[in-house]
Amino acid sequence: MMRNERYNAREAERKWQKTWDDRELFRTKNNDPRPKYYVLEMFPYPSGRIHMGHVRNYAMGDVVARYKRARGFNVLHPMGWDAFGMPAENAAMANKTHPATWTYANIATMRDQLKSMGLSLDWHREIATCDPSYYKHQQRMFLDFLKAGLIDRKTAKVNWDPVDQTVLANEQVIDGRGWRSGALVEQRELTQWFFKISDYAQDLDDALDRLERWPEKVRLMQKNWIGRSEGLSVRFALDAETAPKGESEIEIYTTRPDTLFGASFVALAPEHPLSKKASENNPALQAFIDECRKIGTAQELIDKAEKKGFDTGIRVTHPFDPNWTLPVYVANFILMDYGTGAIFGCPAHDQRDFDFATAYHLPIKTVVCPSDQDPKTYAVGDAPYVDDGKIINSLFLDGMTITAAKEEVAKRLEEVSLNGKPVGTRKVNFRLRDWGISRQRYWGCPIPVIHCEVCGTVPVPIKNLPVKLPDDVTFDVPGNPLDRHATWKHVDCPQCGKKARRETDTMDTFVDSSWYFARFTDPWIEDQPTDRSAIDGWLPVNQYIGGIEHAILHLLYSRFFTRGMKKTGHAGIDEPFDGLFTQGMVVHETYRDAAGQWVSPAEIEIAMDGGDRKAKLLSSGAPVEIGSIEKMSKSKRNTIDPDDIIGTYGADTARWFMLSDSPPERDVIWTEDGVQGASRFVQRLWRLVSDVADQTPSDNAHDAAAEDAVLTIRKAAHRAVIRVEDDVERLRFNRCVAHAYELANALQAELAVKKDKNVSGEWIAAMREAAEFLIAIIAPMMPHLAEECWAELGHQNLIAETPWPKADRSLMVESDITIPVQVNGKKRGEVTVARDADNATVEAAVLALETIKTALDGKPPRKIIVVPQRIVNVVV
RNA sequence: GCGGACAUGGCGAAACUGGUAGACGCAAGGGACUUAAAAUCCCUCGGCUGAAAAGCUGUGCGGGUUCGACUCCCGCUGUCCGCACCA
Repeated sequence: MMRNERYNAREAERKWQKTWDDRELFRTKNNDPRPKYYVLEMFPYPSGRIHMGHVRNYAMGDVVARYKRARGFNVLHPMGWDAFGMPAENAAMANKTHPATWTYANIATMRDQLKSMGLSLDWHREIATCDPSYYKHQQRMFLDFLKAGLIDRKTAKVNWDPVDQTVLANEQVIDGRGWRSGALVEQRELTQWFFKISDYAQDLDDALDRLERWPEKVRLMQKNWIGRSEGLSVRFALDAETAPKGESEIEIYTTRPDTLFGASFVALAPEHPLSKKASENNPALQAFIDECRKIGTAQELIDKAEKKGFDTGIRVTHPFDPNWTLPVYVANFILMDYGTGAIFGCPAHDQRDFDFATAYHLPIKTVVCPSDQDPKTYAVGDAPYVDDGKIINSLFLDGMTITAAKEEVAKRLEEVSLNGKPVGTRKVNFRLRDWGISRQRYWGCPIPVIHCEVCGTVPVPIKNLPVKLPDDVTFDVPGNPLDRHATWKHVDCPQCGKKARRETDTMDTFVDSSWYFARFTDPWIEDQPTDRSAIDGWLPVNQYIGGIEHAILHLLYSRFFTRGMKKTGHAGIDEPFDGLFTQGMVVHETYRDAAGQWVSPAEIEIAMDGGDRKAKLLSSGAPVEIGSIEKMSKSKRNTIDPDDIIGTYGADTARWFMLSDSPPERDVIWTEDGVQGASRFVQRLWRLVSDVADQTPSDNAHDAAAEDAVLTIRKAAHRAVIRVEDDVERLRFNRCVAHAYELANALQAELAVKKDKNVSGEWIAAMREAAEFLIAIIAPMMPHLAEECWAELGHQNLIAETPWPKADRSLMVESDITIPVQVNGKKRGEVTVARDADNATVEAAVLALETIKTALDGKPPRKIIVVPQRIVNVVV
């Protein structure tokens, strides 16, 4: 009997979700004896509704979770909400709601949406970072970090976002603009709380090499960000006649000590103490420094500013020649917070120094000679030479390589002393700065300290945690509502009892996401942030999946925070994520109407017009221009609402399409055709399984042809399972999809051959086994359809609780194999030989081929290369 | 400027550590079924020659290594990404 009923995704998905729920199938126990597997996708910000990027991210994670569960692992697959942050305050301002109301309403909506995807999540472990039961522990860890010396409070030049009216970390400034607001970032001096991530710069750098299951790209990005450089700090003696009172030296930092004989000036940052001192009796210099500071308000302007300097009049002595003096400039391109805030300039071999020397007519002395030039005559022309070569014009360094010269200079300067200390000291510098976490916002985790006029900065006693956010706040004016709250910040000092003031800054929301993966391992424990036995059992996360946009910020902070947790006893490891995968974006075509306005895909219709795709408005029929393919965004109106897709086609179709076609690390193009293709496969698979279920055997069907068919079916099924195993492990979901199609095609073809014919019991058994394998293969990707098909085959249990099929690898071993035969590297034929045939036998078989005989034309072959079981190449 | 990645049919792509290029899907074209449409099923589908068998050619471009190169090496072009006065 053939069935014509369609698979009803809406009904089936609801039914199976309820079944999984009722049986608490995805509730994970910490004391389960099976080996653990922790798979985590980056938790969402509760912005309002889920988008296709979420669907892709969580579909991938769910494939891994369901697959690992089937392979016998105790899988932890939790979900939570990165719930603090600016958008909640913006919404509060716009809609006169409270950030908490807005946030929790969004969470409720998005939780329902995620549930409709049929994800195998342990919802019992759900956390929201804005909940006092979460941020209480974060405050506790802040205090522990403070005690352990991992936190600093210092005045620093900070990145100020004038729109969001808050401080940004360096990592949050992109092209001189705020990462969220897009406003031009200004520089301001503020007293801030800092996590001392730079203390771990070396360790964070070293450990990257051991993160073998991280994408190379991410490791490289972090390496560049940490920016380790090896160099020499050199102390120059000031010429006594020109030095400001009380000053006798300048310490500079260089990575090119080998070019010391090419020095022509020393330059200081405008904020350098010596610059300030020199300007005291020098109004012109003072004016120059002021000008630098003015330009320094916007990062973008700094980047474009011309190189400018001002001669301080101070002179320094060259460390290798007491008779050689160099001028000291204040220059706008020297950064106070890198190295020592002072450099020596070697114009011949550095672009910036070259520009500077050209502008101020300073000497340009060549000291490095390229290997293809004559050292006696070589001199740089209108551009500096920055590549490798041999040292020239440098006395005792002449003829040395750059590396050798660096070493020689360091060695010599270490032995000379100035003011009782060595002139030269080897020094490693990092680009990485400390992580400023103070934010002048309401909707964040309060920093649990109290400022007392008598006692200074006093930690809030742990028993008083959490420091809860007050509910009664207003957002009618810019700035921090906590700061202007009538009562909240006024407290008594926990130490002396006198009137004191709460810290009104809250923590950067990246702190919240720096340890949520740890809290998931035991989100119930109340007196500690983590339960050590739980965290030690579960961490590190085996597979972490998320967007490349977090390659630096979130991932670097989490790596630091985990080290901090280790130091304070809250964790036992350094690296939180063993395997990392960064998935690509979901992109879609864009459309514009005649007026150039963006039009959403839902408003148009696409038809073929003589081989060209033409779009027009559904409402008026007016033509619409089909534009480039872009990341889905509200501004370009090229988004597709997951709810619409799930409502129309079902979650399985959406998941299947997200996993098919494009490799997961690449962008996937969302197309209506593609979704329909996925939907067709859902229906096809359902028909296929139903047809297999309906087969009935007849007694007299056993024959040799049937035996062949049984073997063919079994091979196809077992091969598919083996391949999917391999590809899921490597997260190559697009290939998993292809294997499923291939097996489905094979089964369908076999059914067509046997249509209206008698079939044997053996044949039916093979077909059922193959169908079951096929269901198992698709189950991690399309879990609802898989359950429905599983039940259709008469199973009483769930596929979600059925172990992964055991593939028989011996089925793949053939006694005879067919291998290609090449002539001069071009395929010319095939030969079938015994699997274990020796090379001589294979050669004989190849030479017997007609095509080879023709190619040889009676002459003996020059050479025959036999790669056993692979290929034969005849060289003529 | 520095660093990195990528480049394969009309499209998304596959090809394990060098060994039959284009699996699988989408689109397109043709056909079957139908009063018709949808759905479904069958066939074709890199280019050129050919009725076919088959042959030649083909993985951005130019070289090289090799019996054999999408894969390795050198040079170029293009696209994308990260960092950007870091001494």
